[in-house]
Amino acid sequence: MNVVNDSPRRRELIRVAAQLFVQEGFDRTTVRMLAQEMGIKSGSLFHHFRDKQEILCAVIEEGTHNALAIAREALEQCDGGAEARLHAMARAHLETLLTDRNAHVVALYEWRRLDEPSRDHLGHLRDAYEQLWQDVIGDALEAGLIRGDKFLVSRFVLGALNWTVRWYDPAGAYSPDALASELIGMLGAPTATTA
Amino acid sequence: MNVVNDSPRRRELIRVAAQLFVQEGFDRTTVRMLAQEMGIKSGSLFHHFRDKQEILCAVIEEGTHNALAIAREALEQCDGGAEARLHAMARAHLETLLTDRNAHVVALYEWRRLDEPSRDHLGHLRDAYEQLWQDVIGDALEAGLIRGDKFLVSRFVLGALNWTVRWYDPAGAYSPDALASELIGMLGAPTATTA
DNA sequence: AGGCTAACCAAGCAAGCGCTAGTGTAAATG
DNA sequence: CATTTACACTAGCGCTTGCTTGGTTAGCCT
Repeated sequence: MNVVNDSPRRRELIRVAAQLFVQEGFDRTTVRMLAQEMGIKSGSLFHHFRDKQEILCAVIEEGTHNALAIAREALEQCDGGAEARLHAMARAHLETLLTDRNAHVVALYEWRRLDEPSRDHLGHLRDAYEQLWQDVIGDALEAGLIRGDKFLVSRFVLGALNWTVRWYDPAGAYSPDALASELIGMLGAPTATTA
Repeated sequence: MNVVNDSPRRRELIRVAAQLFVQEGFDRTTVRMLAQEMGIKSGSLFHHFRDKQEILCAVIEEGTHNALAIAREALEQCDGGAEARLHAMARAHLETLLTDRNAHVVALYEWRRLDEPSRDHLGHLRDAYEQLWQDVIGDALEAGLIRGDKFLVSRFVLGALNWTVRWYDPAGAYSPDALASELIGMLGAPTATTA
């Protein structure tokens, strides 16, 4: 019953769990299914995780943590232009959908299955991410690039982007970069050019 | 075991089920919970529905059916202007979120729990609804009201609207009408006035 | 060699699950 | 009056669930 909080093995198990949660949904994924896919027996699972809940929490935490890191990095590697920053954020968002797709799908669809403490903890991570968006969109509004209420626009844009997990095919016609441009072009920006 | 397909009683049970599915999620909602909330015993439930799956299907069907009806009505009561039609659709969408909120949340979050036949059947209903959107957005593009690829814009807009179930408070500052105007105003429409 | 620990396994418990079988009853129908 | 229909009940079957228990292995450190 000795639970380790960080190990390569654990990270691997989280990856497997994320995929299974996407395929079957959290509730329908049994600990026996998880164990089998991990190549161990169901009892051994509880050496790595306190309970099933903790696996869900770990999956979402990794995804959100990565999204936040990528977004921050994208903003730092960006010149000061409001439009470039907007584009960088949208592109970063679509790129994490590529690298951490499973985790993000789980975060979107299984959030309600988290218990109170986990939801609280992960909520702060998510808030930090959404704050980045609000800042960037606030700048874009001041620059006259787009128009509308800051909070409403943020929510509309995040909605449009989060919805992409339903239909976006990375192997399709649009790269994350191109899709980000399309989105910004739609937003009534006077000049929509890729950075 | 005689299942009736339409009755006032059944309609009421579906309403109760929708609320419970939103609160707890489909998998976590047991037939015993459903029965208790409906004021009957769990065995009696299967007089009205063949199995638990059928309840989920009925909830989503009613919601989607209503959304489609309201959207069609909104378009018919609308003069021919592309912008007016766009506004009418957005407003209709937000209004069904008010009247059938539970059903729509279930449709968005529990879709994957449907079995193949149900998913196929309801898929057609949903496609019909999305087709309405694509037509209206296609017209708006031709009228020069917005710009971009027809399918991409449709998906972005539907994403932004569907995301509203996460944050939209009907008792808040924005009426469906006002929120629809805000969305269209964001889309770079040259003149955004309410119909 | 001896001890420690991370990783695993076999076996199974208590609880809860969807669903069924069979029955009761009051109103509608012939 | 006899029958059917609609709706509800009681009781419980057969199965699965998350998780626990008690013990085994392999590798590492001293």
